[in-house]
Amino acid sequence: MKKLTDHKNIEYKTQEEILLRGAEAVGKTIRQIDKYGRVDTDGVKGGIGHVIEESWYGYQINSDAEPDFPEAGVELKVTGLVKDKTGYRAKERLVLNIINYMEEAYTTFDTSSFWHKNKRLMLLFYEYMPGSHPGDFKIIEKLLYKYPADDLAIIKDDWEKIVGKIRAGKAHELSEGDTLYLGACTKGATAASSFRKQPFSDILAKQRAYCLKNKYMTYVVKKYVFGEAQDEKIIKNVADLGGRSFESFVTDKLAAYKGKSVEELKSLFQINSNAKSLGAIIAYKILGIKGNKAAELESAGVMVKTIRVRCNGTIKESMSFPPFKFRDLAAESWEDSTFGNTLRETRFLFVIYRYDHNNVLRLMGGQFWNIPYDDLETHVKYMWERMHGLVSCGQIKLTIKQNVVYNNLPAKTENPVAHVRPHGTNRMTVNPLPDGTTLESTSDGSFFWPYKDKLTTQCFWLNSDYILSQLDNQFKQ
DNA sequence: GCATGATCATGC
DNA sequence: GCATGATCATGC
Repeated sequence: MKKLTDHKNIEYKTQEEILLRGAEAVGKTIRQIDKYGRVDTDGVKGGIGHVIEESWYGYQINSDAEPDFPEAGVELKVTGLVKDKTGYRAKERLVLNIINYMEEAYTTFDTSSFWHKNKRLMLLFYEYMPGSHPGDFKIIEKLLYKYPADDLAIIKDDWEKIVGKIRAGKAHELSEGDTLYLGACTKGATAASSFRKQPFSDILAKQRAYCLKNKYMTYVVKKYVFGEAQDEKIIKNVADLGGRSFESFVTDKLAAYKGKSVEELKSLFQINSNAKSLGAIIAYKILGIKGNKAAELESAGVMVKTIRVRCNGTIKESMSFPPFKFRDLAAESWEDSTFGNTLRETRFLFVIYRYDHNNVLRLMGGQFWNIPYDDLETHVKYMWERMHGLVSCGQIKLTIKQNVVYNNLPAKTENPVAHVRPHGTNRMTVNPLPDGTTLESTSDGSFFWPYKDKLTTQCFWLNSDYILSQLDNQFKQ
């Protein structure tokens, strides 16, 4: 490890000086800032950050445990924003320091490497332009960031969860979806060198770094940089938590209405809707939210999913995800796939209802969940690769019997975790197949598929019996 | 009851 | 009319 004396950033001792210098960078392109021609030679990820460190704040690139400005206790981060129809959002998660499993297990939050290095962040945002050279990216905003108390409560929960897994000898099972705001994301290639030792297991664990998850960064940007209005909060005041974690607070609230029928809950909260999302609407009302969005769940990217358990204890319906376009899917690889990343990064809030013996649907409670690492990287990956193969110069076959169009896409019976099924307004909601993929159909004459290069829009599903296996015992019996 | 194809209800 | 979240319908 380099010594502190290797730092040359002694010019900026206070938060004010650091922020002032950052503000002067706003409006400049990376190439204008770059004194050493790094942006045109490096071309590597992180190159933009290096340019700012060297050429703008004038210190050597380092991998110290100390924050970049030790005297002010500030860490510098340069990160990308992208513009979409709702304004600017974070392009990526903000990757922080690598987690040394061997050491972090023995720290507390206050003595952790995360807190020591990332207590305060000097954020410089450039606008990412697809297809443009990084040298042409422009710094458009700055923010000296201190975590607000309510966010910090969740970040502490997250940290405890991450370190709890290390202490349980399960660092190899860490996943970004384990947590809400602060994540443990993989860092480095899949090479053997990116695996590390952990203190309470002989299993080597993937190298991971702390990160502020993408949705949380987007929330920070929208709220603190652009001053956009935020959704209603579940926790109006940190004291409301009463020492509980945010997740416990939420599941306790839902559990308080355990056994109430949907009809009772509708009248209790004066809900008129019969929408298919009624189960979720009720959950938001129980959590004290007037609309259908809660700030904490949005900024954590939590997906709220309703589950109905039958009175015999099984689940009828599998869980659907947004439809995909065949051409988009063909262009992806598993590691950067939309579905894989969704499951990798997302924490879910299951709202569980169950039919009683009189066929009355009653609330059972809530459960936070994310997919276990092995289920994702073995079973889901296998299913995804098969679907990917079909749209990458594969052969799709349709068999039409009695006006029903059967296909050869990954079926529920093939895989214990996930499958592919249609998802659209009807079967004529189609989207085009990539060139090279063939589509054949045979028919008994009841119906003829009218396209050679289009197929009913599909989505990925998590199997109903798999979801059941993931529920807490209290919901299974 | 399960597997799979097909479609609904709402909000924008 | 579509995106989203969810549920229906049918044959075996």
